[in-house]
Amino acid sequence: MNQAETDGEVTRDMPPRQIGKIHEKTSDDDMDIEVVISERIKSSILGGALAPGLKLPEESLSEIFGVSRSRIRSVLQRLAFEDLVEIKRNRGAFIASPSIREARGIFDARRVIERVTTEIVTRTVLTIQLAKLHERVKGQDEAWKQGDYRRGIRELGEFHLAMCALAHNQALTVVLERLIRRTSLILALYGLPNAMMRMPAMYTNLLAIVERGESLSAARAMERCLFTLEKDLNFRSIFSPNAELRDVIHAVAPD
Amino acid sequence: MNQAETDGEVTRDMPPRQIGKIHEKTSDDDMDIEVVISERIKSSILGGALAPGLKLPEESLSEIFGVSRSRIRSVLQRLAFEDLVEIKRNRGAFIASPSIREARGIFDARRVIERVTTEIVTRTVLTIQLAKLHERVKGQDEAWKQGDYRRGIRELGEFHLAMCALAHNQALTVVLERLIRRTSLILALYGLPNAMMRMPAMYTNLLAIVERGESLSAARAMERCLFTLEKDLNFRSIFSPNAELRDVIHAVAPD
DNA sequence: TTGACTCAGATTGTCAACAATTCAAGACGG
DNA sequence: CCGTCTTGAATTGTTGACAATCTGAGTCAA
Repeated sequence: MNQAETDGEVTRDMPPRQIGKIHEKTSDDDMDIEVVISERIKSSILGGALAPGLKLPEESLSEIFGVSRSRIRSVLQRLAFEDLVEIKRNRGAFIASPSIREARGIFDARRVIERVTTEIVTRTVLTIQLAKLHERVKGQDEAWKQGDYRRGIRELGEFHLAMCALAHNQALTVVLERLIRRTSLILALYGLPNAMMRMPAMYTNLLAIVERGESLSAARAMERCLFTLEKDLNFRSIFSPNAELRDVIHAVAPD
Repeated sequence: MNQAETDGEVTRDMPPRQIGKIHEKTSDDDMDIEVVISERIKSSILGGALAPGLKLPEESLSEIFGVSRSRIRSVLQRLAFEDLVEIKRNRGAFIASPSIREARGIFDARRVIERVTTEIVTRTVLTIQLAKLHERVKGQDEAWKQGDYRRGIRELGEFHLAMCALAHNQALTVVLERLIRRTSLILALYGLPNAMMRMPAMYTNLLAIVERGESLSAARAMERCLFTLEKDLNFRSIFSPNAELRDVIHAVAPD
C-alpha cells in the first residue's frame, strides 16, 4: 500500500482548486504501465494459472508486455515486496511457494488480529455500515457458483479487509492487507473450490452475530471462518508444469 | 525481511557439503554494497540526524557513496518499502514524516499484537529463554545513560521483537517487525531522550511479571510500556534544517 | 559409472547517455 | 499587485549496450 501510493495519480499534488487551464490532460487515465503489468501478473498468479516455483524470466515478460526489461525488473521488485514472487540474486524471479508451516503461521497471525478487530467492529459499528460486507458475501457466493475462482478469492479477501477497515485502525489494516495478500496466494495455490462454497454461509452467520452486537461471539465466529479456510487446504495441488508463460498470462483477463 | 533475504549471502544455495575446491572465494564477506549504503542511510535517519521531509537527491547520494545513480535508486526503493523514505513520482525521495495520527495508529496496532504475544510468551516460555531480553534491557539502559540515542532506540526495538519471537509465530513477528521499524522512526523524530530513560525500569518490571507466569498481568504491563512510549512523544522537535547531507551522513558511524 | 572440471549459451546486474518532468524565477498583460 | 504564461536549469525516468554470473551439457580421468 505504501508503494501503491508512490505511483499513479495518488501522489500527484492537486492544486487546491482549478485556476484557469493548467495542463491539457488534466483527466489522466494515464494509469502507470507498471501498475497494469503488475496487476496482470498478479491476476495470473492469484488465478492459480501459474505453478509455485515457476520461473519468470525478465526477457519473456518484456516480450509479452512489449516493454523494456528494466520496467519488468521494477515490476518484479514490487511483486517481491508483496510476497507474490521471490527474487534470488543472479538467478531471477520465481512464483512464491509458501510452505505448510508458513500458511499455518499466516492464519495464526490473522486470527490474533481479526479476533480483535471483529470485536471492536461489533461494538462500534452501525448496521447500515455492514451493507458493503453483505455485498461482498453475495459477490463471493456468485463467484463460487460460477466457478470464478479468482474472483471468489478476491471477494473473500476484500470482505475481511473491509471488516477490518471498520475498526478504524489504519496501521492494523495495512498489516492485515499484507497477510490477506499472502492468504490469497495460498488459497490460489492450495485451496479447494468445493470447500470454498461453504464460506458464504459462514460469513452470513458472522454478520448476523455482528448485527446483534454480540462481540465475543462474533470474534469466535470470525475465528471459525479462518479455521475453516485453513483446514481445507490441500498442499498437493497439481499444476500443468510445462504450460507456456505467454499463453497462461494472456489467457487471464485483466481485472 | 522478505527483501532482506534476497540479497547478501542468505540466498546463495550452499552445496550440501564441500566437495574439493569449488570456488576460490567461498568465504565472502562480499556483503552487498547496496545493503551497506541502505544501512548507512537508515542509521542517519534513525539517529535523528536527518529532518523529516528532507529531500534525498539521487545524485548527491551517488557522489557521497561513490556509486552510480541506479544503485542509489534501488536503495531508495528499498527504503521506501521499509517506510523510512517516501518516493514521489518525478520528484524524488524524502525522509518520511509520519503524522501524529499515524503514530497513534501504529501504537494501537502494536498493543493489539503485543498484548497477545506477551500473554503467549508468559504461558509458554522458560525462564532461561528470557536471558536475551534481560541483555537488551541492560544494553538499552547503558545506551540512554551514555546518550547514545540511536543505540537506545535500536535496543528498544529489538527487545520487543525478541519478545514477540518467543511466541513462535513467524507471520506475526514479520508484521510486528514492520511496525517496530516505523516506531523507531517515530521515536527518532519525535521521542524525548529524558522520557526514554524511564523505560528500562518498566521493562525490568515486565520481565519479572513474565517470569512469575502471570500472563494477563504481563499483557497489561506490556500495554503500559507502549502507552508510556506513546505518551512521551513531542511532535515539535527541532532539526537543523540546512545541514549538509554529506556531513550528516558521514558523521554517522555505520553499525 | 562417478565426480570434478571446462566452456558455451542464456540470464541477470550495472552503467552512462538520453528523454521527460518538475520547479523556480522572470516577463507580461490586466 | 495578482495571476498566468514562458523559459531554462536541475532532477528524475528510461533505455539499450555491455559486464558479471549462473546453469547444464559435455569431457575426462579414476
